[in-house]
Amino acid sequence: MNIGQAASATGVSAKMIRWYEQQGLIPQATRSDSNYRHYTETDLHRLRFIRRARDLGFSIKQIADLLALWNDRGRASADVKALALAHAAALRGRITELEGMVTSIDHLAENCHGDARPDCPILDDLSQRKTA
Amino acid sequence: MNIGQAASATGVSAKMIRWYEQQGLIPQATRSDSNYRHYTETDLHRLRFIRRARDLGFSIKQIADLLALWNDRGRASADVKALALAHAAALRGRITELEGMVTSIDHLAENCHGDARPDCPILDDLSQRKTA
DNA sequence: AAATGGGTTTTCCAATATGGGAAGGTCAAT
DNA sequence: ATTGACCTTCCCATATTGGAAAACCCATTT
Repeated sequence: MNIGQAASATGVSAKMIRWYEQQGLIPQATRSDSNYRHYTETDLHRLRFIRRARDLGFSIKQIADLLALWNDRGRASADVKALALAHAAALRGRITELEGMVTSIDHLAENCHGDARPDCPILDDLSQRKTA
Repeated sequence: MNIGQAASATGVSAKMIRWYEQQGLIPQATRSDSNYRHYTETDLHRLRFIRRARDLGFSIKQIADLLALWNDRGRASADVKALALAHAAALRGRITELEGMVTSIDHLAENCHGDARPDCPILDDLSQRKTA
């Protein structure tokens, strides 16, 4: 199976497949006589794993770790769980940050009449506010 | 005032000041005979504006728009408000995405006993789950 | 066999914003 | 004059994805 077929079978673009290979996330694909990459069901399985982990927001580095654990028959589930929970915590931190931004912006927008007049508290605030 | 002083006075690193200049966010700084960039209070004001907008998660492009509105004495506050609210909406969308990820991860982790045994629903799920 | 169209190959460039570091010029103080 | 702190430009790196160009391969159709 060529890269294009592997791409549509897994939902990972051909571009990304090459990129993951270059990053060492997947082994170097075997090549045909004409240098085309060739994929097996095992490869597809791995690609789907990567895709799902990406959907959950794991970074390339984290996915590499997860893949290593996945392939380690003797791994401790605690290791996987710790990785997953650490990631969830990081996501929560990011959410809190974004929520703070939204709150600030909403507050500013509330006080902006939003009509044709040029007076605008949003810009006034950005230009001289002391606290974030 | 040199770039280092401008940096500490505004909280924008010298590196970023040069970057913003290159991106056209701030005008090209006047230079001394020895080619050092030179900043005035007006420049600092603009840099602080940029810094605060960045704290609120606005992109370079959005900040460029905000700066244009800031400098347009006849702008309509509705334009500013629309830009701010669109950004807040985008942030909310991102938050929702991240929350979905956290929920999924937490759910997976809950079912992982997290001890020394290798059995782990997290990896099992990543390797064959159908829905995100 | 030759041509044609579509898939693949590699490589380079783009975007997000920020930091690190090298190599070399400048300034102020000793 | 030397030293140390600061400035300059340029390249690299982060993480991820897309785009484009130029060349090559394959299968199908003249």
